[in-house]
Amino acid sequence: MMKRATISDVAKRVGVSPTAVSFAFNNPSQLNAATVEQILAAARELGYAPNPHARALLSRRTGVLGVIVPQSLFAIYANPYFATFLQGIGSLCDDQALGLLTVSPLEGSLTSAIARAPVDGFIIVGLNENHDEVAPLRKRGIPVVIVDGHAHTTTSVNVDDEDGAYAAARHLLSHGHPHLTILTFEPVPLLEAHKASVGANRLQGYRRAVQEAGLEWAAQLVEPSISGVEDGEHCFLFLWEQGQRPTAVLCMSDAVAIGVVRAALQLGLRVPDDLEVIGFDDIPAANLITPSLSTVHQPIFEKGRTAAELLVARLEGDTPAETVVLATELVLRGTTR
Amino acid sequence: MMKRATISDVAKRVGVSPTAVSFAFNNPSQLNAATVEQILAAARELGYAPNPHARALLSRRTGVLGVIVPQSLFAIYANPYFATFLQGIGSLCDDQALGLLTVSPLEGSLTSAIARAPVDGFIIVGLNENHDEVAPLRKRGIPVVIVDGHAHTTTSVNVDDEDGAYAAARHLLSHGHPHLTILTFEPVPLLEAHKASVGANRLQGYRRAVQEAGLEWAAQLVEPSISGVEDGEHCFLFLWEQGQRPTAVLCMSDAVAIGVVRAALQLGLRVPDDLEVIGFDDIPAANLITPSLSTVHQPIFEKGRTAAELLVARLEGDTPAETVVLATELVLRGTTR
DNA sequence: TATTATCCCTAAAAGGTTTTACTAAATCCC
DNA sequence: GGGATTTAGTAAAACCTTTTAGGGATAATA
Repeated sequence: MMKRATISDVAKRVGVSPTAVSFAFNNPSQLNAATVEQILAAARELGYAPNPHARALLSRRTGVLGVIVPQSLFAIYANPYFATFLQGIGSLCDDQALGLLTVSPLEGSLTSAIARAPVDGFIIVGLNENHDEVAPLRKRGIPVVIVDGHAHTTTSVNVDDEDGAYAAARHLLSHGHPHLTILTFEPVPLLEAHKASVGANRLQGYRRAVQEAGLEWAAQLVEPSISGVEDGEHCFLFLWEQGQRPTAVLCMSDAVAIGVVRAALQLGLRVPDDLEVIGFDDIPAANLITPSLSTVHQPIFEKGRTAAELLVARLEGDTPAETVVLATELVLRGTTR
Repeated sequence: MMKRATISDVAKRVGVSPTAVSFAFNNPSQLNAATVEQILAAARELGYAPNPHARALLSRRTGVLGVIVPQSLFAIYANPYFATFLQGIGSLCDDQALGLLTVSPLEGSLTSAIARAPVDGFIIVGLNENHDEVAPLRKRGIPVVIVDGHAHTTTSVNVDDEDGAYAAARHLLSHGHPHLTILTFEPVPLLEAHKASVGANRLQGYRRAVQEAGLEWAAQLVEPSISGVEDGEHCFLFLWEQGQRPTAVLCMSDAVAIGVVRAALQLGLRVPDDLEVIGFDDIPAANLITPSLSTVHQPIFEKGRTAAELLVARLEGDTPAETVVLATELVLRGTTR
């Protein structure tokens, strides 16, 4: 394998100093136009381009934004939520000519994933600022924006999860259901332990609506699901087998909700007449299925775009930490009456 | 902004040489266990982690795979085809603990995007090996795998587009349609100019089937669309307004096909009784809409995974160039009789 | 006791660029 | 024609790490 040409190779070829070559690329006005042309020609001929690592070492800039989600890349790219989120980040990267690096913390620790990534700053999704592995980041000078997680010394972008959940639950309760079935990300005690997580906030919203309606927030109202269409499907079928006959289901994600609808149709239920379902997120597929899914809309694209904007701002100047909370909105479609 | 701690800071703190600190991180067996512990403690305290740029400069390894598609990041992440493709690449990155960098060549040239990206190798989608901007890459030592493009000195991964298109056209023709309407990516002459592009190959497949059936390959059989659901929808509505009454439509992408189906239903046509439609790619949404979309399945995930595997192989050893062609398969669902 | 091996650690080079400070020559101005 | 300015280019430091070769103890062996 031929060794890659360096700046000195080009310099030698033309008979100038490496400095001149550097100037030809970055600051041509410092040089005679003819010399610049000569240097560029030689560079082309040798297939030379400045080594990005050397450049980054010096300039502390790579032109890359890092995104960290505590999931495998496989899972991230399979998830329509992240597709839209990354689209938001991507749109800003387009504007600013930045690259977008996704790195998974799973193989090996988060810390090592972060340490190795050649990026200018990180967008961290779903972890709180004080997370054991996030905190060290800030000790080094790396700018961080937290998304879907709690922070008060760092910039964060969140969505009003509690409010959205509250609206959804309230709406279903107004239809007079004797009780609600709530499908969560994880078992409720675990969820409540993760203080201020997305799941905990949504649960809190549901709860508030239930209690306001004068109903009892009993444990049996809630069933843990996980995520993914299949999980939702299996979960509902399981409940049915157990003899439960839900009339209203709240899901913490659209994927799960879509699974529930699918299972219900499979069982011969009419949606929304026999069963009402409300999801969360409003992913594109929510509007593609029949009946179309009622859900809590959150501005996923804007969330990504905003996070990227704030990160870039931090990169450029030393902007103060900001706390952004975007609104959610209940969108009623075909799975509610 | 506090300056980031360097290896010397840690060394000074503990009273050892920088070498010792490096060993503590990369080769602890060279050091007394107690010393290692001391160094690691000091590093933690100072928030030190090795500078990835310096490390990359020396080791020529960043642990990042680059993906280049001649589209904006916005467009890439909006495209379900790429979602699945990136999932394939991502699954390998998970296994190998690599990062995945998407970089858009649009703002500024492809060349500069490539030059700046801190990656170990590139997967380049939709460009031929001899493309003006791809060729220089190979002059420098950077490993490249071409996907959906022609190559003979570099490793490439393709799909049998012509064969898939042929099968789709043949199937529709067997139903006795007087003629087919073909929606292409771009105007046909342009498409044919791009020798050996995905579009050209698919067109050639359609053409072969038409000619084999003894029909005339007339220009009016073909209508340029672009991509995206809306494009397909508008295109079909436009044809209808023009007085055309297609009975069978072949689309070069599922998105366009979904748009066509949507437009047809809107016009009161029965699908597949009044109109048959076959798409291309078999994206997940193809199976979500009603009626479900008949399409040419291509192994998108495997294509990504395979490209990544081959790239990693090139990175490790100097493996010879390979040419992989994956099979396509006609999948008949609800939009064909 | 002399030699060899082992252990723990260090000095220095290498990796490829950008940037600052500076020089030498040419041009300008009155 | 002498000082000031501009032009065109260079030398050397800085960026931060890893790796190679080796040094000085101490322990093991003959």
